[in-house]
Amino acid sequence: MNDKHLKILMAAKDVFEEEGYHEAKISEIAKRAGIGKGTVYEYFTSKQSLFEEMVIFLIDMGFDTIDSQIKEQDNAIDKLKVIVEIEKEISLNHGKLFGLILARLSSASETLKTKFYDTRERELKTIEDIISEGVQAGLFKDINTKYFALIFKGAISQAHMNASCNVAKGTEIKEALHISNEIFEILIDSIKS
Amino acid sequence: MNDKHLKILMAAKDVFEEEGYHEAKISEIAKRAGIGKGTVYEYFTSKQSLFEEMVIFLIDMGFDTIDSQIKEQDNAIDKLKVIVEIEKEISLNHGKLFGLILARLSSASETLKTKFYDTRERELKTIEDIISEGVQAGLFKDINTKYFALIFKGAISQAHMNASCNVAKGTEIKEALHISNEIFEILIDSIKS
Amino acid sequence: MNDKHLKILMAAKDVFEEEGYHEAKISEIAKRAGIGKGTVYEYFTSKQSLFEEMVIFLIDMGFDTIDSQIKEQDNAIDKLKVIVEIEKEISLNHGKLFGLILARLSSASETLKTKFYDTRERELKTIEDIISEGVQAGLFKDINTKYFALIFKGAISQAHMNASCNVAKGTEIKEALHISNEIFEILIDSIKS
Amino acid sequence: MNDKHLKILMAAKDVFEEEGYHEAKISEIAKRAGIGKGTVYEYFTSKQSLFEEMVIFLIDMGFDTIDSQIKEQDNAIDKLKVIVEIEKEISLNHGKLFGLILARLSSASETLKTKFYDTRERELKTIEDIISEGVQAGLFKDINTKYFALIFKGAISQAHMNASCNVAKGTEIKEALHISNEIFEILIDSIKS
DNA sequence: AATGAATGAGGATTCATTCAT
DNA sequence: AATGAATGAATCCTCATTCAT
Repeated sequence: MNDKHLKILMAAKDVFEEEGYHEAKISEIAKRAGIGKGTVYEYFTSKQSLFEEMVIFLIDMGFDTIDSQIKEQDNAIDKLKVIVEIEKEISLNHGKLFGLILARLSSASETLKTKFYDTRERELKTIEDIISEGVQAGLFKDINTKYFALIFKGAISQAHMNASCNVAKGTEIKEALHISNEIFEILIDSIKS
Repeated sequence: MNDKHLKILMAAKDVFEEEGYHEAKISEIAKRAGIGKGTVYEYFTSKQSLFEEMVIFLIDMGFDTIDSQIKEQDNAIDKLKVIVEIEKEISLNHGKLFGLILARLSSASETLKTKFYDTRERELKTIEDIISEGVQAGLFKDINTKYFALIFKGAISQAHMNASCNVAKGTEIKEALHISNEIFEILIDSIKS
Repeated sequence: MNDKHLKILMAAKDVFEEEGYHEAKISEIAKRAGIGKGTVYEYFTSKQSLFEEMVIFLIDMGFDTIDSQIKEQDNAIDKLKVIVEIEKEISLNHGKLFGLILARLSSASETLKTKFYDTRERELKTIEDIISEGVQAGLFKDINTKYFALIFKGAISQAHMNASCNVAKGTEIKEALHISNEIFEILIDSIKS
Repeated sequence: MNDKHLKILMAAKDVFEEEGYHEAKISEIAKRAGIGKGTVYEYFTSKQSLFEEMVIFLIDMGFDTIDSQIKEQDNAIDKLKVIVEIEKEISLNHGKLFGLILARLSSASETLKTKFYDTRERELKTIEDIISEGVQAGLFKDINTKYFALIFKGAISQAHMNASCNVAKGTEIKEALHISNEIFEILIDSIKS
């Protein structure tokens, strides 16, 4: 993956996110990447494949970020907090992109579909592992980690979606994000031993 | 709203859902509605407005369904169960449409955006009210109803998204839905007085 | 085949003939047919299919012309003369189109290929039948009609190609066409009984 | 004309023949010639000029072949037979290329047009000279050599086109080529003294 | 009111050609 | 001399929308 390949992916992410799939023009992506229209096709076979490679790139980049930031924390609660913060950033800033991917999944390649579904599982598994770690460390009660991971992820996502809707409505964002923190506290408290 | 108007809306819902926004052709919508292509424009000014009116129609229809089914139940737990079931149906069968709406929201009219955001709030409020009702009835502990409503909705949504991803992956759906029920039990148990 | 369908076919013939396949623009064909670009696609599914239908149309039209003009003659020699005249017109005015069809045959549909090959056979058969008629009428010697038809067609085609090359070279065309007549005389004389 | 120049011409011939003019890609020609795409432009100024030089090369090569093979025969009939065999090979294996050249002639340079028309004349002249030689040697009757050359060439071309159409149709090729031989016999018999 | 034939704006894609290395 | 990465002109085709009937 050389420099130009990466430039196109980043430009594609911006344009797809701002415009949507059909509204995103290859010429605009090229312009933002600082290259000629034809050059995009030297690196990607089609608009569809550019979209899919971009999604995969973002997913992988997302995991790298999560993995590296989690490693920097040494207890389960702080690790979960890291995940919450990353999810918050994604939800607030890239909610539209998420909807776009969801909407286009049915016309995507099997590779992307699988990647997307596996990603959800892997995210849940990461949370579950952290919780198990907390249980083993005596930090948390001996709960069903799988179910709690699911509840945790759902509640946090919901809180962030709430926040991002409020942002869109122009409501005070601070309060919305405050709720996200409250929810986190409540959930953690409910499993603390 | 006469008969033909409704027919077009229903056909539009099917086609947008199956195909996505740009892939949905006005001619196909007209064909499914059993009318001529030009007639669509007698009832809707443009594709965009047809899409928006369809979304609003679905939202309103959804609330009517929820409201009427809730009224048939007489205790909070059964009412919450009704909501879970309806959400389950939407998540499993109309996940793509949800993504589509989410992805197109930024280019939608302020009316639709507001409607969409208000809808989320109203859904949460409905849940919150049921929980308050349960608290008042002595069924539930005296919890923060707003926060619990959010956790409840998030956890249930997550469980259903899990199920719908499993459906897509071809995994056994029964188990996935079983999880949805388990989550429901856990959440209710955690607030039962 | 309504009026607009025909107009497009005629315009397509002119433009393909003048420009070649790739150099012929759909927009130019539409303009010459006096319609909008999009309208072409209401009548033909693609440029390729327009080309093929045009070829088939020309072939069928050619046969109708030959058949009707032959019927007007009552002896074999005059009938052959009619064929020579029609071939002359085609060769001089539509030689490029013939080359174009030949060159594009390998990427054409099986339907067109078959049509093209059958057409050659049918042309030879028509000539052969006229010769047979002449033999039966005692006008011609009892020759191998199949072989003579082939020699006749080849010689005449060659004479006309000669003429059309001379036209292109700017040489006096009269002399070239004179040769066509001479060849006709020689061939007929060689089989007269 | 060095080695690389020749390699490109040969590769161009193959690709133009297989694909047609526009479908032939410079990159494919370069690949087949075993060189880089840019190198083609060191030897030829454009695709069009490569095409034209290729045609001229083929024509000249064709004449060299005919001339040298004719010289190996010492009587008129064998010499004509040589021409028939070469034409047969060209017609069966390179008919598409001939159509391609014909179709593109109108957009070709004057040089190529002239070359092409002169070639036809020269071919006829070669045949005429052989027939004259046969007449002088007492082998043939004292016929109009010019006209007979034209009939001869036309009849043989037609027979081969017949054969090549039959090949395309999947019909037995042996019989088709048999006809070519029969025609040759008939023509020669008709002028033998 | 209902229709669908006609339209043309708009964009993905291709590939001959250039030119820095 | 040889290369191939980069370019953008050029065009087929789609489909939302219009409007005469």
